[in-house]
Amino acid sequence: MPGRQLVARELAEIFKVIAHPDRIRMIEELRTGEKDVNTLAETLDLPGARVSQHLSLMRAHRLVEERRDGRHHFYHLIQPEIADWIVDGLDFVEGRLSGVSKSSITQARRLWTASAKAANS
Amino acid sequence: MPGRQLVARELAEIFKVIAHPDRIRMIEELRTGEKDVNTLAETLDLPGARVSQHLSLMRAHRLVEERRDGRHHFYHLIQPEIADWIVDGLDFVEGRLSGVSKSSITQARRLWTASAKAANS
DNA sequence: TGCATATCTGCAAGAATATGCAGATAAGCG
DNA sequence: CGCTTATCTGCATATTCTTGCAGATATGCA
Repeated sequence: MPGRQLVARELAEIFKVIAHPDRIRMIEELRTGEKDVNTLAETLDLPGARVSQHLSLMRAHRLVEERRDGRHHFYHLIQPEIADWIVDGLDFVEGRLSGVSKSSITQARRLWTASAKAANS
Repeated sequence: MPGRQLVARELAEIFKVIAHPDRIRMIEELRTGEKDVNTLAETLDLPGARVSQHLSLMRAHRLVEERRDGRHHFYHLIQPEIADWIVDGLDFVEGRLSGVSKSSITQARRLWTASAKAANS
């Protein structure tokens, strides 16, 4: 049984890394390909330093990888499928007590799943 | 875009609830059906009070539900599919830096996925 | 070289979690 | 009722995260 304990610990690690709204949005931003730090910061409306910190955490856990080009650092998901897996987790958000309507979940699922159109909502 | 922010926050909540080795093991224990607090505590080798705390958190987030029968409190997963989804996350554990071998992951996946045989490892 | 842009790192303060333990409830039994 | 078993709740402490901000670095360009 220690095997399962170890694996559970590793799984928990991954969950912890993902368990932050900013990081989830970042991963979904990266689902369609690499982006540089500044673009992420602007798109998500977050201070650059914060984005950098999140990226460094995700890098440490090998969720993302960096590619440098001049003064730009481009990041991409090592396993892009993780973005889909996270969205699958929405199945367990619906029906919870809090204030998120079913429709906005469906919408978010579409927006994230569809290979990124323009529209904002 | 605020829609996506809200949804990301909710998703992060769920991830946070799951992001604990004990709770992951509890969820996997419950995949095959309800169990009472004491059984969980013994199976997972955890103090009863701790198990109770975890359950209370998961109850608050509507991951589990309680059924009382005399002095026993039986808990079950509201959406049992969550157990599978969590195991799917193992795809993103492999290839990380830490000390968990590929084989123990495969094994854990089998042990959790297979509708619970006897064997411990 | 000097300056602006892009990104990272370090640190301090505050917030949120985890954990162990003691004591409260509640049901079952003699 | 008094005792035991099963489970929960409250509290204090330790640990871990989050966040903002102030410098470092590094690259590109004049």
